[in-house]
Order: sequence, then structure tokens, then C-alpha cells
Amino acid sequence: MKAYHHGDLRRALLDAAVDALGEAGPAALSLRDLARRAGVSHAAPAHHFGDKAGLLTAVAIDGYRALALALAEARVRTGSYREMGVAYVGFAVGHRAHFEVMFRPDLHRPDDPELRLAATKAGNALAAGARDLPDGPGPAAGLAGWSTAHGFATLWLSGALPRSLGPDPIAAARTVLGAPAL
Amino acid sequence: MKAYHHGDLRRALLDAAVDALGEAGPAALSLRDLARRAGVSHAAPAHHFGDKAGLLTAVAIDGYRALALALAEARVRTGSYREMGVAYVGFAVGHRAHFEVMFRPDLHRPDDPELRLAATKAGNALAAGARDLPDGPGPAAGLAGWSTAHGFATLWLSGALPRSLGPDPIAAARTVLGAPAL
DNA sequence: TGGGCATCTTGTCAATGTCAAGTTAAGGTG
DNA sequence: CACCTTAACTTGACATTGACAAGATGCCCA
Repeated sequence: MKAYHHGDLRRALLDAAVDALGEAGPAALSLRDLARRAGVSHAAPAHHFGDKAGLLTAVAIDGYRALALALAEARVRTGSYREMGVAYVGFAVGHRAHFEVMFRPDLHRPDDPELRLAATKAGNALAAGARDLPDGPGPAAGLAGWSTAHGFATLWLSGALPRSLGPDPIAAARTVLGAPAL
Repeated sequence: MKAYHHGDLRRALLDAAVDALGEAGPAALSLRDLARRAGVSHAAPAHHFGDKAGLLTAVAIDGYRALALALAEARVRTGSYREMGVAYVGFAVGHRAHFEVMFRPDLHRPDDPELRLAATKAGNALAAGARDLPDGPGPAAGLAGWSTAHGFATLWLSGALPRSLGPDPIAAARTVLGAPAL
């Protein structure tokens, strides 16, 4: 056994947090439960993250980095802003735990520098795709696309969308994101 | 003093909940704090709502009813689905506490019958507006509009949108919702 | 080899959600 | 008007949690 010095307790706690968030949502997350899952004492998480908000800030940072990668990948793969929106939905559904923490400022530290940087980079990845749009419309079109993808993702996750869309969020997103504007 | 029998403790607790949610978000909501605000004992809320999820379910029900009213009002006033989207954003910003609970199934009881009914009615109000759209596109257009309005509202509330949109969410929403589709 | 320091533990405290049991008053029935 | 059923609220308790303080452990480097 390793007793003291876990090896990479920080990573283990983050992984446990993602698991726990996926099982019961952010409201039910407990630092002590994460410690139990990682096999350490109840106060160990505080050493690495300070407090609960610190841990969730780290989760959000991981999330923004993964989102930026997913968006950039979709852009080089398809060259389509709409498909970047589909990828955005795919990230939200596939990394629900991260996604739910990222856009909830009351759960983390919104002004953490590292968080701000990661969020900005993800925003830049999106904005780069928006510039590929068939030119003409102003910068509002990029925000409209972001809003649509983000709204579809959160509505899907909250279970508010009608079942007629079918079970596959990616296919449903491709349908809805292709619909004409308001 | 009224000692026992508050008069309308249920309503007082719901009002206190909306205040508290507006001040610190759902994560910091405490039933005991609500009881203190209403001047009753710490276990009084449980009698009216069962538990925390029950109270938040009641908040969500109030929210869906108010949203349905706001959407119907916007429809008769403007006849425009786009302006219903603007009203949707206005509701989210003006009733942030309700809005944040409504779309968070882990905070309330998603299968509560009264909740389902209220949510369905609000959905019908939106769907009615979608039928006014310049025909041609399928039913996906209604969902796209909903997604855009919902996404803009949640992004605005989370502070993720760029400051270049200005301080007025209604004006910003009118700009973004009018942008062309993806 | 030995000291410094990050890492983790143990112990504790106030606060919270929830349950059980008791207390008070309001409203209907005789 | 007396009675009593029942809803509304209180009191008390318990396990759990986040956070803090102080101590224990072992790795790394001088």
C-alpha cells in the first residue's frame, strides 16, 4: 500500500468527482465522499483544492480545455460552424459532469485566472469557426449559433425536449441546428 | 404575534426562497435559513413541502406558470415568435431564481404531476407561437428558436457572453435572435 | 545524514436535512 | 357551548457535511 503519498491524488479526486457528478449531479457532491472513493482521509481534498469551489474550478478548467479541443477538431474535420455546434452538443452530452459545472458560476470561482484562460481559449475556438460563416451577417450570427447549440445541449440534458426527437442527441442536434433562424 | 398559524406560511417560505436564491444561488439555499426569514422554527418548511426538493418543485411550478403567461402575453402583443424568444430571455433575467430551478431536474422532482402540467402548458404556449412562423420549414424551426432563446438566457445568466453586447439583456437578445441561422 | 517541506491524517466545530414526538389552535359536530 | 379530530407548527435529536487546526509521515536535496 501507499499509505501516505497517494501518487496522484489530485487526479484521482478529479476523476472521482466526475464519476460522482455523473451519478447524482452537482447538488449531491460531497468532498468526503470523494475522499472515500479515493481511499484517503476526509480532509485530504482540502489540501489539493482548498475547498469545494476550488475542486469544481479544477473540474471546469478540465472541461474548457476538452471543449476547446473538441471544437478545434470539429473545425478542421468539417470546416462547418454548424458541425461545430453539433460537436458542442456532443461534448455536453458526453462530458455532462464537466459541462454542468462549467456554466454554473455559483459552484466554482469564476475569476480564477486559469479558469478564465481556459474559457477564453474555448471561446476563441468557437469564434474562429464563426468567421468561416458565409459572410454578410454581423458578429451576432456567431453568438446566435453558440446560443442555439448551448440551449439545445442544456435543454437536452435537463430532459425538457420532446421525445419525438429520438434517442440520439447528435442526430437531433444536426436536425435542429440546421433549421432556419427566427 | 401570531405564534402558531402563520397565516400563509407556504407563500412566505416560497417568497423567502426566491429572495435567497437570488442572493446566493441554489447551491447555498438552506431550509433553516428560509425558516429564520419567515420567523418560524427550523422544521416548519418540512410540513408544507416535505423536503428541499419539494420546496424547489413548488418554486419551479410557480416559474412555469409565470413563463406561460409571459409567453402568451408576448404572442398576443406582437404576434412574433422572435419576440416571444425575447420575452423568454426577459423572463429568465427577470425571474432568475425561478428559471434556474426550473431546468435543473436534480434540484426538484421532475415527475411531479403538477410540475409536469405547468411545464407542458408553458411548452404549449411556445409551440403555439412557433406555428405562426412563416411556413415552410418543419417543426425543427420551433425547437431551434427555443434553443436559441434558452441558450442565450443561460449564457447571459452565467456571465459567459462578451461584454460587447452591452448591459441590457433585452436589447442584446433582440439583436442575437434576429441573426441568420447556422 | 539530517533538516525542510509537501502530503496526508486525526480531531473538532458549527451548520444542515430529515425524522420522531409533542404542543397548539381552528373548525366542524353533537 | 363542549368536544374532538386534525392541520399547523415546535422541540429535540441524529447523521452528514464543509472547514479549520494541529499533528504525523516520508520524500528530496543540501
